[in-house]
Amino acid sequence: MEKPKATTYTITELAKEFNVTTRAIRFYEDQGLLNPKREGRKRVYSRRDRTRLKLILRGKRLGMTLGETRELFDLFDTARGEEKQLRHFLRILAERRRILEQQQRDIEAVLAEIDAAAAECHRLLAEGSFRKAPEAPPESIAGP
Amino acid sequence: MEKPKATTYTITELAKEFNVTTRAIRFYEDQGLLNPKREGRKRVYSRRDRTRLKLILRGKRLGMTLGETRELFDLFDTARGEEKQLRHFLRILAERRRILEQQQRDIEAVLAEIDAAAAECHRLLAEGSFRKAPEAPPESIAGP
DNA sequence: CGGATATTTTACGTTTACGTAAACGTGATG
DNA sequence: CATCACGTTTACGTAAACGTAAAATATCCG
Repeated sequence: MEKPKATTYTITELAKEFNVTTRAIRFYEDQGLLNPKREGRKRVYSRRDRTRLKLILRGKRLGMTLGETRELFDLFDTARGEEKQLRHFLRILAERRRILEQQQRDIEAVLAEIDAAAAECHRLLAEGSFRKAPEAPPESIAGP
Repeated sequence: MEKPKATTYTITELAKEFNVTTRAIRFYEDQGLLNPKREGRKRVYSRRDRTRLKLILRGKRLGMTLGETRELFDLFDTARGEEKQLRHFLRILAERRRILEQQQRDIEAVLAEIDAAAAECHRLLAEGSFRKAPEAPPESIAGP
């Protein structure tokens, strides 16, 4: 029998690929977010582990705590079984969706402000005279 | 002469409006993000302060640190003057924009996964049989 | 006027998410 | 065989963002 070709990764491989430290990866394991197999003492990461790491980091970029990410992982693993669990999972998913949609709105708002500020910068640069103060729109950061 | 009707806020008013603690608001001041005037010892917040608070909280929802927000505030306040400052400001703005766009992509990805998970939940619930395991798509969280 | 209520300063405590050694295997390699 | 290069556990340290409690005003209200 041939061993089924299982794609695995070492900790440093993952660390390099995702540009995090091995310390961080071990920490995620400590927090119950990953659990790689072992070959002797060495950690061996599966494709699933890799995917989870990707999700952890994506969550982080969105300001999620490791605890929140873990909750989602756990629910994902255990939710199918009882109806109650499924409904609970759905509630959590809906809540997360609400947060994400709020973030979308926040991003739109910040992008608009960035654009305005950048435009003003370019105007000042083009103009060459570094003296004139911009009239501040009511809701601007540069208010009264 | 009439006093110009200056809209001001107490700390608790702001705290209630934005659903944060007064402690948090004072902390933001400590970190140089706000500086309300004083009437005696009491803090008096202007509309500008209120706007800044709003921006602080928006930044927080997007995972920005107070330090990052402060940097933007400071640049916004001081950038117009020298060309070098303006260009530096533009760099920071571009960088922030990059992060925001990455976040937009992240959000899209997570929303898609949430939708998939929710759909699966609904399918299981509709089906009524709480036993069948879902076949996991390659990049799913529920991989091998 | 005295108690309730709000505000202030000061200061120590807490959680999250790692960083930073130290001290120890272990397999490959010149 | 000694020395890397990589991996492991254990443990203490740290920055961020407040929480929480204490003690001191200040203000309002019946």
